[in-house]
This record gives sequence, structure tokens and C-alpha cells, in this order.
Amino acid sequence: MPAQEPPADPAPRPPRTGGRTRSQEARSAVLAAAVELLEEIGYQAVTIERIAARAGVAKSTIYRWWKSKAALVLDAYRETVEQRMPDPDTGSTAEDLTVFVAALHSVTERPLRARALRGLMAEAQLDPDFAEPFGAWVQSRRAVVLRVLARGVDRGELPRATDLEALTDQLFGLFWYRLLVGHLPLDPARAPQLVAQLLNSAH
Amino acid sequence: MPAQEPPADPAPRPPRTGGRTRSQEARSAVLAAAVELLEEIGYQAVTIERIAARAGVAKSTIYRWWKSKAALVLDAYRETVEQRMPDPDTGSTAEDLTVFVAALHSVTERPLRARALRGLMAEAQLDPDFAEPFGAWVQSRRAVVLRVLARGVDRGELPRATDLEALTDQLFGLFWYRLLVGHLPLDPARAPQLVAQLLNSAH
Amino acid sequence: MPAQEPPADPAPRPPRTGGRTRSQEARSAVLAAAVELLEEIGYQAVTIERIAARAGVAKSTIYRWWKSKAALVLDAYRETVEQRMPDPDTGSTAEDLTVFVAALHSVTERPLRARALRGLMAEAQLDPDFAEPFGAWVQSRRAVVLRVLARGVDRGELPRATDLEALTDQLFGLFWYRLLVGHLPLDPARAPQLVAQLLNSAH
Amino acid sequence: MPAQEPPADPAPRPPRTGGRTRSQEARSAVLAAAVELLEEIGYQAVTIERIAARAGVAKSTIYRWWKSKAALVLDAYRETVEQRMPDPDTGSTAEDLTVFVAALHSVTERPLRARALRGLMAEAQLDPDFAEPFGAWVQSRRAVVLRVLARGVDRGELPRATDLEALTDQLFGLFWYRLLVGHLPLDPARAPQLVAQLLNSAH
DNA sequence: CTTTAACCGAGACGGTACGTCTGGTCTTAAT
DNA sequence: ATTAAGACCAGACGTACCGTCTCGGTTAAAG
Repeated sequence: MPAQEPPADPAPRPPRTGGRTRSQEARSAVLAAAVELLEEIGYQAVTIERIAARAGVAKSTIYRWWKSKAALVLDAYRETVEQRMPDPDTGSTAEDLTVFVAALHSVTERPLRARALRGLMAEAQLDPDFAEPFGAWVQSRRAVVLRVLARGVDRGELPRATDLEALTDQLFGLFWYRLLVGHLPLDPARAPQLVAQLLNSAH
Repeated sequence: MPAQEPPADPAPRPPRTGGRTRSQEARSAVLAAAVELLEEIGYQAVTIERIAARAGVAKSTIYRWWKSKAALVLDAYRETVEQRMPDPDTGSTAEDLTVFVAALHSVTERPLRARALRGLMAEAQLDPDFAEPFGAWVQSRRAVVLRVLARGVDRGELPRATDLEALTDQLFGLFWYRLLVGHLPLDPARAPQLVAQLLNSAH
Repeated sequence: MPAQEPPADPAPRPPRTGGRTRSQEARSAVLAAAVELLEEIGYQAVTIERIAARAGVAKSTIYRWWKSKAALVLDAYRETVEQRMPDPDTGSTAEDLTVFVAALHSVTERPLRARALRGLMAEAQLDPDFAEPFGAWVQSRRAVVLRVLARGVDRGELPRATDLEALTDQLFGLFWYRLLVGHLPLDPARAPQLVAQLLNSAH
Repeated sequence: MPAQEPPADPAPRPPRTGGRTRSQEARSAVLAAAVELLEEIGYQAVTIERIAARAGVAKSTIYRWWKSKAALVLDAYRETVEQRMPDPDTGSTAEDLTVFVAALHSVTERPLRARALRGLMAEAQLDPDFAEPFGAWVQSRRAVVLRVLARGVDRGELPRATDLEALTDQLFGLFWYRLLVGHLPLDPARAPQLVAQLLNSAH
């Protein structure tokens, strides 16, 4: 995950001739409050009202900068919660993937973080406006895996004809399916087997 | 998917000491209204209030028989929307799976049905009470695939050591991931390739 | 002031086949809270939010039965604050009017009541929806004076040609003008002089 | 109404050592916008925010020079709306009053002006800070009538003992009462009768 | 002819209340 | 006993203005 822009309007701010500058304190307080509440009461019990109260910030300030609770939480998640996901390049596709999958599956060791992730995915289903930024975030994660696989193809570890998109979606699909349905655990220790299975399917 | 009981008590109503009997009309009207609304305005815009109004039924009647909107919609989905999913047994694992995957992916050709599915998955994340019946429904679908794979092992088409659970979750994981994120299509015509890839991964 | 209907829809409630009946406790609690707040913090600081909180009642319950703060306060004023205004019939027009005017002007001895009256008049200027019920209440007060004057005409104490409407508005006009502008006191003791002056103007 | 100073502090600003002078354009734009909005959407829908937007002026500029919407509107009213009220001195008390009353009542022929007047009176009830300048303006109008009456006493047209204040308040009271309650019209043509009735009451 | 204080626009800030909405519960009258 | 009707409490929603507070920039009188 690269360094994140401020939530709204990064560059295309047109005239800017005057006006009070945005309060970084308010922004930080909101994001911090969102994370705190997320960990205390869970995604779905979080409300904008509660975030505002906790952050000591007016509701209107939140609405000025974020479209929805989900957008805010996604921001907060990226900025303060998400451990920097690995972007490995060890020379071995299997090893690269194993590192990534292990990191991915280790989220389940942090139940509240897992809950937040599930909440974000849910919100993306219910709120079309949020589906967009959420999709962008998902793509940024897929891109990491796609790069690993592309290098594998270049090195000849994978056949030229491999459907890298499908392979990537297999990787994330299993993760999300188990995360969302919760019928079976996601053990980081089993990452090597999973990766082997995945690479098998490509030749 | 076997025929589903009505959510509560259809037949096993022993202690009939008197009183008005349950109105089957009310039940049908509610389910019908739920389906109609689902197709007209989408899962998330459906509310119990609206269903009650459309069905000409009191809110309390709905709450008496269903725990939540999601439980109701799941019922309605099973009863009136879901085309009977295939439970193939052709003698070939690949063919069995292809039939199933093609049927699965063809949901995307019915956008409103897809939307309902996504809504149900979302709801299961947000409402722990709904996660339970939803999970049971998911298991009933997984069971079909697991049976196909078990027969494949019996016939020697798959190695004894194959992790059938993982294979099953690969199959559903890809489906759900693309359904939920929407970044790539799910084409029933590509079911054969997908199944080949899947079976490859097991050697 | 005659006994007052419940604030909304007295008769034209059509079918009424079932449903929870209106909670008299809620209604009383709301009116009581309104009066209390009126006396504690003044008309304009009273808000529906505060009334709801004080009464232990949901906001929606208030909005169900009253259109606005002003409508509610008018109701509360009529029911629990307004001392029954006299409707005198002593046989003497001068005496009748004196009784009425003294009662009217004595409101200024209760500053919070006076404040409420001023608030109601103000609201009637700003909220056209409230102007209607407020106007009706004003008319009910004017009617008392008009009856007194009509009897005076019948008895021959006032000329047939007297403009009773104008006389009535003189009486109330002076009261409201001083109440609203506050430049001069309204002394009940001076009621006789005022009435004399008023009756003088008619011959 | 004499020409009006800039709303606040004309003289008593001592330590002017430098600084940009007040923009007359901004002041005019604000007053003009206030009047326009007053006529377009009515007193109560006018907000400082809207005035600022319409005038192309910052909110803070308005708050720098006026305490409240009401203060601003009173200013605007005096400066651009109020037709110069007559200050007659014909030698006859009855005629002087008739001129004045006719002018007063003719406001009702300009509904938006009437609406503004009512809004100002309302605001004076709700905002104690505004009650002060509003009261001053009311006094300036009363003073005109008081002078007319005082001349009448000097000429012997009115008894020495006449309560001029009460007579004045009768005159304005009737006007405001009908303006505010709106139950009966105010016809300038009936000014002579009204004045006769008024003078009668003093003997 | 340079300070410098007061002005200007823009617009973000913390607040408050609004009136609406949905959820889930409870009560009543009718069947 | 169960229904339809519908009132009830609870509380979040997103909006509108409020009045205050930076900002960066302008303007004219005082030195």
C-alpha cells in the first residue's frame, strides 16, 4: 500500500485563494476515533455520530471530507491499521507468494481487524458509492500478486499462457471466502501447501 | 438444495389449544412481496416496513416469523428465486464440476439475483444472528461439490491425499470474490478451463 | 377557552379497526415537559429535542401529533398555563370589560407567561403553518369581548352603529403592542380608565 | 427616519492608526442582497449565509458590521424600503393624525414590506439583542405621533389631562395587532373614522 | 514611501437542532 | 391465538445555519 493521499481531492483543488486551511488535528482525531471504535464495538456498531463524539469533532466536518462511514473506515484502515503488506521479490515465485499469503492469512489472528475487513466488504455490497474506492483498494492488493506472477512468467517458472488474473483471484478468493463464511480457519503456516497447489494448477 | 421448511412451524404444531391458525396467505404474500421488491429496488433498499406494506401485512407478523430482513430474503431466495442447483453424477469428476460451475457462474446473467446474493453475504457479515442460517445454506452448497470430489477420489481420478475442502473453497472462493468485487466477469462458457485448472492443482 | 380537542385530527379519523391506542401518558408528559422548559429557559430556547428528552418520549412521537414547536406550546399553554380567562356578564358593559382587561393585563405579572405569549406571536409571524391555529386561538379570545360589546349594544349602552370589531382590536391592540414592544407597563389597576376611554370613543 | 449611520460605532472608534477603510461596496451589496432576498423568499427564509452568497461577500464581513440578521434587515429596511413616513403639521390634530394613519396602514398594500415588518417584530421577541435597536426605531415612530398630540393639547384641541402615551399606543396597537394577526384588513381610506374614534376617546 | 493595522474573500471549524427514517416492541380491536 | 393496525421508544441519518476562526491578500492612513 503506497503512501495515502488525504481522503478527498488530492491534486485537483482549483483556485484556493483563501480560506482556513484544513485542520490536520481534526483529520487525525477522526481517523484515530474510527479505529478505536472499530476495535471496541465492531464495524457495524460504529456510526458517524459516535466517531464525531469520540473525536471531539463536528459531524459536519466528517461529512465534509468523507462520503460515508465506509470511506472513512477504509481510510483509517489504510492509514493506521493495515500493517504494510509485503511486496516480496526473492527471485522465486513460490517463495514470493508464500510470504504474501502468510501475511494475508495472518489477519485472522487479529479478530477485530478481520471484522473490519469483513465490514468493509459488506459495505461495498450495500453502498454503490463505496464500491468504487473499495474496488480501487482491492486492485492495489491484486496488483502486488500480479507482479509476482508476471515475474514468474518472465523467469519461465510459469507457462506463458497462464491466466494470471484467474490465479490471482484464486489466491484472494480462497482468503475472502473463508474470511467471510468462517467455516474453516486460515492458517498462515499452511501457506506453502496452498501456494504449491496454486502453482500446480498453472502448468 | 433440498426443499426448505418454512422458517418456523408448518406441520409440527402440536399444542393446538385454540386460536386463529397461521395464515398461509400472509406467509406467501410476504415472500412474494420480498421477491418483488428485491427485483424492483434491490436488496439494500428493501426494508421490513416496505415488505409489510406491499404484502398488506403487519410488521409484527413478519417479526413473529422471521428474525430479520436477511432471514426472510434467504427464505424467499430459496423458495422462489433459486433455480434448482444441479447435483450432477455423470461418472466424470471434470464433467460434474463443469456442470456445477457453469450453473453457479450463470447467476451473473441475472443481475438482480446476483445483487440479492451479494446482499445476503453482506448481511451475514453485519448481523451475527443471520450468519448462522446463511452459513448453513452455504454448507449445503459446498456439500454438493464435496460429494462430487469424494466420488472422484473413490474412482481414483483424484489423489487420496487431496485436500477436498481446499479445492471446494477454491471453486466457491473464485466465484464469490468476483461476484463481490466485480472486477472481472464470470463466464459460464469458461467453466471447462476453470475446472481443468482446478483439477490440475490436485495433480 | 373551551375544552380542547387532542391536537390533531379530532373527528375525521376514518376506519380505526385496530392498532395501539394513543398513550395519554406520553401526551401529558410532552405537554408537561413543554411547560416546564418554557418556564425554565424561555420559549425560544425550547426545542423539540429537549422536550422529547425531558418527557422521556421519542421525537417521532412528538412529530406524530404536533406540527411544530409552536403548535405544541400553544396546546400546552391552553391546557396547563392559561388561567381560565373570565367571560363576565355583570349587566354592565364597563364592568365586564374592566374585568376582562384586568385579567388580560395581569399576564405581565407573570414574566415567563408573558414571554411565552410573545414567543407564540413571533412564531406565528415566521411559520405560516402555525399562523392558522394561533389565529383561531386569537379569535376565541376576541369572541369573548365581542359578545360583551354586543350585549352592550342590545342594552343601549353603545350606539347601534359602533364598529365592535374595531373596538375589540383597540382593546387587544394596546395590550399586544405594549407586551411586544415593552416600552410601557400594563397595569391591571388602570383597567377602569382604559375601559372608560375605550367606551368614550364609541359614542 | 433620518439618514442612518453605519450600523455600529460611528464616532467612538478612537485608536485609528491605519488600516484599510471600510468597503462601501461591500456594505451596499449586503444591504441590496438583503432587500432582494427579503422580497424573493420572505424574512424568515433569509439567512446570513444566503445574504453573503448573494452579495458576493464573506460571512465574516457581515458579522463584523451587524450583530444579527434582524439588525441587518432593520438597517436595510430603513435605508431602502421605508418610504419617508410623514411628519405632518397642518394645524389640525385630526388631519395630522389622518395623514399619518393613512400612511401607516398603506403598508399593507405592499405585502412583502408588511412581511418584513412582521418578521422584525417577531425577531425582537426572540432575540433580546435585537429588541434594543428595534425598540429605538419604534420609539422614533411613536415620537412623531406624540408630537402631533402634544400640539393638539397646546392648541386646546385635546384636554390637558389626556394620556398621550395611551392614545399613541392605541393608534399603533390597532395597526400592529391587525398586521400581526391578519384577521381584518387595514384600509388607509378608513383612516378618518379611526382618527375620529381615537380623538373621541379623549373627549 | 514604507510600515502596519484593519479590511476583504474564502472557507474550514465546532456546534445545535432539524425533520426523516428504520428498527424492533407493545397494545388494541377484530377474527 | 393470531391477525392488521398502528403507536411507542430509540437513535442514526444527512442537512442547514449558526457564529468563530484562520488564511492569504489588499488598501490606505500614519509615520
